[in-house]
Amino acid sequence: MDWTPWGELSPTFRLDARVLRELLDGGQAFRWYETDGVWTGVWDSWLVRLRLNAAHCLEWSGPNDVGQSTACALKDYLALGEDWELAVDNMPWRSDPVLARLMEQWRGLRILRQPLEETLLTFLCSSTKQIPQIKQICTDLAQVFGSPLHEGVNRLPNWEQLYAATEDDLRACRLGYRARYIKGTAQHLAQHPGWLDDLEQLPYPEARAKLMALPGVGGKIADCVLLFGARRLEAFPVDTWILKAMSRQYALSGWSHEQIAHFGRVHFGAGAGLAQQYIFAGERSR
DNA sequence: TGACAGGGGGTGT
DNA sequence: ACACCCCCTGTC
Repeated sequence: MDWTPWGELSPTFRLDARVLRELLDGGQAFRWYETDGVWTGVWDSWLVRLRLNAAHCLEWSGPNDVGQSTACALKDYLALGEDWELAVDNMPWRSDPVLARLMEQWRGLRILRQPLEETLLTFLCSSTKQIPQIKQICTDLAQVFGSPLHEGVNRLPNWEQLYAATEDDLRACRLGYRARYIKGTAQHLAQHPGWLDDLEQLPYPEARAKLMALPGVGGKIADCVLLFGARRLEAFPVDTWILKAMSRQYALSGWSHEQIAHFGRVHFGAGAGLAQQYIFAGERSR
């Protein structure tokens, strides 16, 4: 594989290695792997390498044959154009010392802008799975059903390709009972072309309910898809980590997932999903 | 070393 | 509340 020379991505986006790991491999995306400080990742039709330089800025390198276009795609993926300082400042850190401390500890953490259909797929694979297992499933799915990208690297299959797969072939990718959900969702999407198109325009409750109509998508996965795949920062996914963290830090023991999700959206407001990412990072590193 | 519980970042009934 | 399916882990 021929790679472009390393180039600096943005002089203003600084973060340390610990935050970079959390950003790329902390449960938002599942196709990033690190070797000797170099992260290699795939999303959509993009393949890229990332590393941190001495000034804590990101450097990138992509396949030579697509030239500089990788940098544009990467800036969008990492949401460099978004005003994160404003989003972060709008969170209620002034009255919430728990949040204020986490924001200090995970400076630079943000929400990736991932393709919607891919995000739906990866989070459909995620239930009762840990990150390494989800990554393995994604690798399998790409290898078996996805289209080739660059020498031995495939992109994730689209829903048409998944629809063409048999449930048994899906099961062979370690999906277990999730294979049925993926097959069902693929069927639904095949029967309703453009079904996901209005998702980003829909008010949050409607968008969430719409996703939950898909087999295998409950409240948590719907929120992950909206937050990571549809740029809906008000979505507040509640998994067992968030449940544990919120119960302890906000004295909400005994509250249900849905109750905590509602609390999160009310307490943290428009940037609830971003707050969730900080709480998640903090809980995971305990 | 091999077998065998136990359990997991969730959803559906 | 419990099954669902697979994989990983810890234990004997």
